[in-house]
Amino acid sequence: MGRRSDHTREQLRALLIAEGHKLLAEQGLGKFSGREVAKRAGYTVGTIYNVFGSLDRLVAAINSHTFLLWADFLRERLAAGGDDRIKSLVEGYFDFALAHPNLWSAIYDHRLVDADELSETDYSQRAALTAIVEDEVRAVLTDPTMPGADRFARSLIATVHGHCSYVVSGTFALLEEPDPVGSALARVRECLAAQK
Amino acid sequence: MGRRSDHTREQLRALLIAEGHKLLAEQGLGKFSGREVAKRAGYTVGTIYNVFGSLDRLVAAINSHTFLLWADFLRERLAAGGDDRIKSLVEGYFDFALAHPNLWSAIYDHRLVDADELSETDYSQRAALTAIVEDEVRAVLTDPTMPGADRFARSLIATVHGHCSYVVSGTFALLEEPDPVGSALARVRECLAAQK
DNA sequence: TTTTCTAATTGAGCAATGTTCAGTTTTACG
DNA sequence: CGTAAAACTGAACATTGCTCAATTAGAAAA
Repeated sequence: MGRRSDHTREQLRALLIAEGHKLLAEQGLGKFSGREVAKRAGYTVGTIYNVFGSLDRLVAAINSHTFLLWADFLRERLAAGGDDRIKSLVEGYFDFALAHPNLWSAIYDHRLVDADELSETDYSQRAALTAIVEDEVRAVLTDPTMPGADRFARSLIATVHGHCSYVVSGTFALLEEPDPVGSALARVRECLAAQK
Repeated sequence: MGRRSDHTREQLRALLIAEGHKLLAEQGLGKFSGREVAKRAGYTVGTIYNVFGSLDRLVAAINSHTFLLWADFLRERLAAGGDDRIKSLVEGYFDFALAHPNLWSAIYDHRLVDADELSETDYSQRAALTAIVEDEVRAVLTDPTMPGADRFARSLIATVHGHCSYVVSGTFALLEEPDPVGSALARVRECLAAQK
């Protein structure tokens, strides 16, 4: 009631994102509820609109946070994995999505009305993941200064994304694909080989 | 009121799918409303539950119908297009998605609780699209009897799907990718070339 | 023809949602 | 200490998915 000294603005922001993140992971975007997030954080609906302006922006912030975790996850996989770093990346992409299907799906299911729903912070948090892959792809190219190497890298991300998307949505299960990760990796290798 | 002789059960089914299809195309899955579909069809909420059992199954039926239109669209493109049939397919994939972004997104945003939400009809309507691509891919392979040609074809679909998904969701716009279709086609060509 | 039966259709009722905003409370500052 | 600004609440509103008793239209039986 009234202003709470329990949390600073930043702490409150972080708290709502954290609780929202948990709820999203548990229930998925479909059953995500602003009221429930507020309740779990010990506040009420209105506070979310105070802090984030709209529910959409809270979800955007939660998704950006997921990107951070995802990037960390990939970095760990790269560090722990062997010499085949491309393999580590592809498998890491899938493993994260399969470990947190609701969080992963929310990233792509959440349609932003405007591009300006995304803050500067959102942008940079999301770019980190792309940057990791770009570095690794460039390291594997015979000519790392190849023009359009970054575009090529993102095209490979899209390739893996498509396979992963089919797994999470159940499409591949329907088609009885036994090894989607292997397929994705095979495609990536073929495309990489073609650049040499 | 009471039983209406206006429509047989099948006509009513088709009518609700048709009106639902229009509404979905206009508003997207987020603002899709069973009440609104019923109203447009000249019925009320309850009727949807009578005919489809649940809203989810209506949406599933609408999405299956979208698959039919999509398959027709691809067949026309193949017929009208030139010798480069793979190009026709890739561009057709994107063009359909971009022409009907709400319908296309709904297919992948709609999560089925159980696999048995999908009827036998749903399955076959959805399989048509895959079959078209499988045929064309096999026709282009030097060895059309190559083991796993069907799995390979679906992997190519996933590849194109990933690129298309990034376009529709705005991810590629964010990354300032100037030619996503060209990228997708390039990847597909590289993978096809690798099979020879 | 009249009555009876059955299945289709309605719409009120319920719990829940996103969003707004007038009012209340707390804190910081003069 | 008093005042002004900022934070927080929660009632209000329109809307949603879903259920189910009541109603009604049409087919079958008398």
